[in-house]
Amino acid sequence: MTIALCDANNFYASCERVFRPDLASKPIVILSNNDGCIVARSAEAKALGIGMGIPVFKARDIIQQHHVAVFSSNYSLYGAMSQRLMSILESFTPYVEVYSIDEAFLDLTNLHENSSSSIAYGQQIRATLAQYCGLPMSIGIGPTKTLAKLANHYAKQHPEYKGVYEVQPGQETVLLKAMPLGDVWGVGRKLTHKLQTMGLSTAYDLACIPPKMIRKHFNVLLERTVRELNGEPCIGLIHQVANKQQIICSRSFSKRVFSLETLQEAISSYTSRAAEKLRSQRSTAKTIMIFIRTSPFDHQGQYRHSVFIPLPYPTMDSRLLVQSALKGLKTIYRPGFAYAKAGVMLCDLSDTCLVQHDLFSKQSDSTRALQLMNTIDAINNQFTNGLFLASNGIQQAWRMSRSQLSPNYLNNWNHIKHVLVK
DNA sequence: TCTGGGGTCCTAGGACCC
DNA sequence: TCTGGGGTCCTAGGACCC
Repeated sequence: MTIALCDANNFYASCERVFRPDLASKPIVILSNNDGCIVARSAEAKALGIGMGIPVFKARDIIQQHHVAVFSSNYSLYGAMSQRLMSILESFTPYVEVYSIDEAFLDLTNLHENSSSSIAYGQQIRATLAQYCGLPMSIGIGPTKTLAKLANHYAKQHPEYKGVYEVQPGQETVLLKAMPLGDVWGVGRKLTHKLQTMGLSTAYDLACIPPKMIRKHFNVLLERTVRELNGEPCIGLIHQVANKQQIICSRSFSKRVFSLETLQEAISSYTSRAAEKLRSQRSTAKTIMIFIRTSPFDHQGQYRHSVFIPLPYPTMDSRLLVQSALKGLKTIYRPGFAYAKAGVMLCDLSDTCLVQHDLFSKQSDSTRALQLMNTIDAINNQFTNGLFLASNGIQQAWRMSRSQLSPNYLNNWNHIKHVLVK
């Protein structure tokens, strides 16, 4: 097998830069929702020592001193850029697994035969993406997904490979010895620590442990990782995008929330949003979970609670979902706390066509509900916030803030509006 | 002053069955 | 009074990923 992992460099920062050529080679950071933490940095920002995931106020001085460009995260822009990126990758091979917003695995087995080598093919992919998307990419190639991932890391660390690095089968040792444990896909913080206490430090050390021993002392996941590091494919490419098994919508508030009424607005909005996602994959939910919590950083009283609410029957109807969610909220709400965050999770999802109807419910009710919901979704696809339930509230003072938001250059109407206003 | 959001998979342990 | 062996299903929690 020949697997390539294509990964955009500093994806969010690169997306912003595509539309702001004046920021070429300038430091850029992207903030999380609510402008809280730094979630992406351009190479220049990394070089200034700005850490990943730190709260933005801790980097305030560096940002001001070095005139770092700061953006709120603009997910509709990044999503649109991601779609373009993926469709270009799909023009190279039908065997693409979209792994995240900026990453995809490509199965190049047999495909690069026309090209002189995998590396040349990778360079071709890279040049095409740069030309049509303006995005810098790194590509790692290897006999397994785990090795392709590691090769990608290596390509990023070593500019001399010009963005494409391949591990030849049987030649893994050089790469493995150069990579620390924690850089291995599937080895997170906890595992790294545990393995280090056993005296391991590089990917090579891990690869040398017999898989059966790993299975005995850890689990099947790490066993697969070890086998993959040794060139034995254990994790296949996933071609078809499966429906989600759970759908979450949760947000921190822009300021602390105290009243039940405000929490009701938030829960109602989040449930509506989750229900939209549910319908877009044509599923129904049988259970809804809601949670509310204070901030762990506050010194006042702490409170966090959640509740699962079984629904009378599987549904995609926002009205029923919101009704149930609000009922659940009343059971867990306690006055006197400064709430920082709330969220909703839809669980026990199944396909709409497989729904087992209640013996006493009328089929026509659910058909009418589906039609109503589809109509609302169609309108909202054209007009953001076109139609919504009154329980979502109008002012929504609690809604997250995104003060440094760039325009959505790829959404025509919003962009035109932006230009007109200017 | 200010600290993100959305997912998947596996395992252990309990309840229950024959 | 004593009580075996094998299995499934569900859930909570932990670890990982981006």
